[in-house]
Amino acid sequence: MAETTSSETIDSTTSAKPYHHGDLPAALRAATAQLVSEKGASGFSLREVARRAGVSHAAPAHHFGDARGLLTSLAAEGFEQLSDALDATVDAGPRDAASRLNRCGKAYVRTALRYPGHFAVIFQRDLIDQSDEACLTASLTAYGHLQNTIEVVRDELNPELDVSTAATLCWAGMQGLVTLAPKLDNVSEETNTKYHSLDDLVEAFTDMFLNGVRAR
Amino acid sequence: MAETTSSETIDSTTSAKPYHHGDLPAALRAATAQLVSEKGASGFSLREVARRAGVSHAAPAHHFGDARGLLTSLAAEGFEQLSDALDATVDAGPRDAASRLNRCGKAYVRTALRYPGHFAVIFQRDLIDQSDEACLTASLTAYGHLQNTIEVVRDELNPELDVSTAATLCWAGMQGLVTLAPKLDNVSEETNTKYHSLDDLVEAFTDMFLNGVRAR
DNA sequence: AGATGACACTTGCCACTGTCAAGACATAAG
DNA sequence: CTTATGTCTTGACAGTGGCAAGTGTCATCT
Repeated sequence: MAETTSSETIDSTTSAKPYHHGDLPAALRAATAQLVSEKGASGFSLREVARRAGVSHAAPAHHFGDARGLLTSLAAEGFEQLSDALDATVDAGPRDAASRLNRCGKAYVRTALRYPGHFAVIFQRDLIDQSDEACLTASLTAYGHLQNTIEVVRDELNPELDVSTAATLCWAGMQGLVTLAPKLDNVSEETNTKYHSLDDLVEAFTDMFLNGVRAR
Repeated sequence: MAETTSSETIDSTTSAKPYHHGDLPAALRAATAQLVSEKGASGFSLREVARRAGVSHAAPAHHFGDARGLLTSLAAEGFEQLSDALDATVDAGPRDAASRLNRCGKAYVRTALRYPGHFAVIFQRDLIDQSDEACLTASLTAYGHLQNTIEVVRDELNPELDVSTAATLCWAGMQGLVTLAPKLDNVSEETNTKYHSLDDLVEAFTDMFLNGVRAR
């Protein structure tokens, strides 16, 4: 459900190709993602984005209203990418709860690392419009995929499991790891403790999680 | 170790009271924390902070160099507040692992909610200077307190436990919950699922964590 | 006491930013 | 060809961060 990337705008059936630029909204999102991944959300600038897309400084406003509108659209795209990645894990290996959850976790951090510009923005309440329909539904869809996996965990390991709580904890764990990851590199150097790869930490988390929720 | 708040600057022995303003750096941090908690990190403005502190727009630069310097100092203060809060949990109740970890978690989210301006900044790599000594050591001190608690968990529940990994997972879980919290309110409304208080989620997390790391 | 110097701030400036209003321009419809 | 609509440009404005230079204030030395 995330086919708004710039590479797919040639499709002649669905995309009624706009007037001047091929697909300026997508190009602006791409430029924004690039810029934010380079300089962080604070280094973002509407004019710089316009410059990179080769349009005038006020062009973005026509499609997104203001800076918040553009970043909100980027966040929605981020949730869609996450959604797609989580969805793809379902049939990508063994169906048992442990394997599925593990694939979900890996998919989460991998998506976050692959789209740093998007993930630098999705949970920043002050940057995006919370009431935006597209962003909200995209996030709920992604959450739904995670919830489905947790339901498998419930069915297999503990019928008493509160799925919504468990799913929230799981999401929090993944997002927390992604948030802490850059800091960890720093700390590892400083304390000479062994470096933990993000994938290893995800594995440790899902193992702990599965043991933790298992009926005893 | 976090006595740099504006209320404690009357101490005549330690603080060699500066010339004009009582303690401008602290006042600027306070104004920044206030402003960021109101409008988010993106609404922060060096000039607005200066205005609120009643000084000229270039005054902050003299103490903090640039905007990043001020935010870095705020982050350091945030880590110190977290550090103090975690440290205070040690003797605040039963010494068993479960109680201690639970208190740690509660202290984490409570500190985050109490100092939203600080916590909106501490893990934003693009906003703060990663190489800053004060900020780095403050974060390591806070991490140390958490690690101590995890060592108790190890001693009590599982001698094989990898403390540094477990501590990281725990920190990630707490920070993830804090990050997701505002979003959860939103989602709860939308999906009509029951609302989870942050404290309940912390409790659920620590329970799961303890079960998950327990030797079997 | 007066001079010297270090520190704490202010003032003024520049390039840059987001947003708004108005205009230009290309395409589609009649 | 005319009209209309949606896309983008141009120009302007207030606000921003950072720099350079100036002003004021206090501490110390002779």
